[in-house]
Order: sequence, then C-alpha cells, then structure tokens
Amino acid sequence: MDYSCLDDNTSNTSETLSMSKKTPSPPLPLPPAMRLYRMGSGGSSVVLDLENGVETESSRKLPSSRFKGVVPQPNGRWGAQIYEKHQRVWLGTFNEEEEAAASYDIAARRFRGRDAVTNFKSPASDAESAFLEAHSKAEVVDMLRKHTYADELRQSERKFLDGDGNGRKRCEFSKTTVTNENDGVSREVLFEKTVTPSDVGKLNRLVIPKQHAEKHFPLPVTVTPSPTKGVLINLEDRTGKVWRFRYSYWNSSQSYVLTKGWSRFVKEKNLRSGDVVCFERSSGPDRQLYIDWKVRSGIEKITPVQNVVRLFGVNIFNATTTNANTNDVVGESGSKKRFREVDLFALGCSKKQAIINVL
DNA sequence: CCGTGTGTTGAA
DNA sequence: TCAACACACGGG
Repeated sequence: MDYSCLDDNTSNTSETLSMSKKTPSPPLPLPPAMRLYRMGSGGSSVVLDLENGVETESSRKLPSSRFKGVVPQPNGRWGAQIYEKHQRVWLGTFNEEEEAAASYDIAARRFRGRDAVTNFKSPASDAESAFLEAHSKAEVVDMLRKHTYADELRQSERKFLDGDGNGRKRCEFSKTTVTNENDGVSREVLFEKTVTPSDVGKLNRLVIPKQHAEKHFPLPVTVTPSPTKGVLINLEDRTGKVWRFRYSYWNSSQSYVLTKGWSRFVKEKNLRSGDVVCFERSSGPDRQLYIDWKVRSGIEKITPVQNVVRLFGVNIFNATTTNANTNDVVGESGSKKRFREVDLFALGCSKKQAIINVL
C-alpha cells in the first residue's frame, strides 16, 4: 500500500534508444483442458480439477503463471508485481492472467523504458510512451492497481486530439454513447443489449444473450454438475469507474447472467427497461472490457428519474431512499450492502428467494 | 469472512 | 531480480 519505495528520479527514460530490442514472444498458451481452477480462498483452498471434476486435496499448489511478473492468488485470480531496488512493487490483482501480464508490461515500460522485456510484443506507441513519461511511477502503479490505466490513457489522448493545450473543460458526453473507435486506443464493440424489465428489476441480474455470451465471455468449461460460481469480470464505464460483476451460468434457466454488482450499476445509471447497455473491449493488449449505456432511443424524456424507482408500477423509492441518500453522502463503505437489504426487505423477500423465483 | 498483498526465502 | 509460499491484516 505504500509507494514510498518508488523513487521517481531514477534515470529510466531510455528514450534515447529508438531501435527496439526484441521482446520475447508470448509464451504458449496452455491447453485449456489442462488448466486447473481454484475455488475458495486462503490456506483452506482446494484445487478443483475440471478435467474430471474431482477435488485433488493433495495438490494445494498454486498454478504458476506463464507470464513474467505474474503470480497466482489463492482465490484463482492473478497478481502482478515488479521489482525495483530490491523491493517488490505490487501492481494489483486481476481476474485474467493476461490482464496481469499486460499490467506488468506497462509497469516494466514505465520503470525500465520502452525497450523493457515484456510479456507481449506491442512496443508501445509513441503516444503511450509519452503518457507514461508524463506520469510518475506511483501514478502508473496506482492506475494499474485501480484498473484505470487504459481509460486514463484514452482520456489523455482525447485531450491531446482536442487540440488547444488549455484543455479546460472539454465538454465530454457531447457524443454520449460513443461506439467509439477513433479514440486513440480503439475499442471493439462486442455487443449491445436492450435491457428488459427483469434486467433492471428486483432480480438483480442481467441476462446476457447466449450467442453473445458464448462468443465473447466464454466461461471456463461448464464441466461437472457442480455449479461453477462463475467468474468476476471488470468493466470500465465512460467515467472511468470500474465495475466488477459476477458472471456465471444458471443451469436452471440455461442463461448467462451478470449478477453481483449489477443492481448497483442499474441504480447508478438509472437504467430503465428499453435502455441499452453496450459491451466493448479494448483492441489493445490489455483487453480491457468496457460497459456503456444509453437511454432508450425514441421517446425523448424529461425523466428526472432520480426519485423514482418503479417496481411493478409502484414507486418504492421512498421506502429506500431515505437511507440511501444519507448513506450515499456519508458512507463510502458498509452502507451499500444495507441498501440492498432494505430494498429486498421492502419487497418482502430475500435475495435468495428472489433468485429462486427465477429458477 | 474473505481476498489482498506483504513477509520471507531460495533460486536464477 | 524473480517466483513460490504462507498468512496477517484490513475492508466489507
């Protein structure tokens, strides 16, 4: 948690050399079938061998990463770290091994120059090099840890393109939901979904159309009857905020869903049925995922929206808002979970029940 | 309670 | 410099 060890004055700007050394080619991917997925956490974690769905209690060994600077975490996620001055600098934890590897790469370039040995080829554009130069090591590390690097990079490039170095208040949002491409770092639009009433209702889940889910968000083998707890995915929105959702497959309804975290998104963005959510992915090596939203086209509304939360046509906002508002202003932490519970209480059912109702 | 990331060690 | 391993600590 402390970057005190980061000495930003160390000479590292190896901008002098333009001719790049060559970076090692990416390691060979493991055959998916041979991969082990971990469940649980801490010392009591158990390795689950998806090959035959058997817990191999014997092997508590964590799987090594095939990437430099990447270390496994007990819960199946991946940590990224880089060393400098005999000290480890923690770069954060990530769901995907490649994500962690890409983060290491970024740190390596910032710490050791653009010719640093990295996991992936991408020699970093001039724009990105400049961006790295413009930020301290601590700042870069912070962005990596908060998973905001890709977005900050994009923003800086947009600002640059807007000309007028006095980038005062560039009126963002002018082009609301950009299915942007020429945004410095390009993004690929994976798919969009017009949300249904139940997507924004009490079920606290978003159904991802099967075709899109299987194409873009393949889950690690739905082997065994054991209900996979799913995975956590991070998506960044247009404000740079990172959303973490649980993504899993519900056998009972044969559907792919975003669950944990989704209702919070719905609430914050005031999503209503008919609105559209858009999933995008950075074309860069980071493969950062993005989520965007736009209000239902057509009916242009005045929708003050803020104080109305309809459920079955009933505005339940009053039942929850009082707390929500105060908590929003005050709280920070600990309060949010409470909303959910209050909401559910108002509905006269538990979360579990809510889910069961779907099944 | 759970996950993060630090403490630590030994190998490269 | 680096990854492996164990687990203390802090947030939710």
